[in-house]
Amino acid sequence: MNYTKLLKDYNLKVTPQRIAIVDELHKHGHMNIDSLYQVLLVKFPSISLATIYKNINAMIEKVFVDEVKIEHKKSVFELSKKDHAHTICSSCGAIEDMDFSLQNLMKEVASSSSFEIEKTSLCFTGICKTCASK
Amino acid sequence: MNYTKLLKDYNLKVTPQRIAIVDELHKHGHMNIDSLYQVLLVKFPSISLATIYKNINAMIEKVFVDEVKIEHKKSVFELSKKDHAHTICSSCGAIEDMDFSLQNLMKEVASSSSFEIEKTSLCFTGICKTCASK
DNA sequence: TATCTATGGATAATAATTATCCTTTGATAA
DNA sequence: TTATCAAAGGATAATTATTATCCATAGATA
Repeated sequence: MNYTKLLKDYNLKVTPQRIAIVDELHKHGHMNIDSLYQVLLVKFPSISLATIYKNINAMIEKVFVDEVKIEHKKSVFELSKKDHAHTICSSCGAIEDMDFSLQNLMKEVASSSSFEIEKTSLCFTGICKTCASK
Repeated sequence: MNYTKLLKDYNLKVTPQRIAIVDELHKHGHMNIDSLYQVLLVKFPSISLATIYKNINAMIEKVFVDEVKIEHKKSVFELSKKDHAHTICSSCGAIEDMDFSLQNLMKEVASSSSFEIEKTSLCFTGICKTCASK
């Protein structure tokens, strides 16, 4: 994936820090502020937490990063992607994407209610495969 | 509704403050910490914010109050109730319950995935009826 | 390559939540 | 009904999380 182009497309100046943020999000899928900070410190020993916050917020603003709010934990962030739900393991904390057609769900609601949906968020909390088999 | 019995059933000591918290949640449906604090100040001019936090957390622990996390806003709390989704108006901020059978959704997922669901959270963000007609 | 603006980093300020301490109040049983 | 004890309330400090400010620097553009 070409992160430079991605950033330019969204009118964000291309900086090494931003490329790294997008890169890490892409590699790890879901990260909170602290874990992002930890991995970025490796490449940029003097990076500031404020830089992480500022950039994540800018990317959310430009709608190519999404925040996933989680109970009892800090939010995680992910590159915006197609329609999907999240599973959160209450045992090990793992967060995964789950293919799920929210489109059907949204159509169903649209036809039976007067609420105009712009965005849907669906989260399942429970026990992941790995933890279940232990 | 008998709040005294409710509190006792959940092994929480019955205090006037707790009864009032449950009462307000029941009346308003969804409230954040600040709005709870404001209404409780009327009955208890010396109530402390810490009391609100402590009690809400205790009630969440006992699983008869649920937290609803909302983008760009403080969480709201509600008395635990049956299966439902939430609609959040991005224009006026109103939060409403929406009847929605999460059971079917959960069965569907259970049969097609290896994730053992304990809890589902479904939120629709968009424009409510009232705002749409303006 | 010069210029200009936005970004990064350091740090202070603010907001949100939790912990601590002591007094008071429910719950329980004599 | 009262004595006892643990738990709750209130005040406040401490902690955590997030945002704002300031200045030097690095991208983007012509």
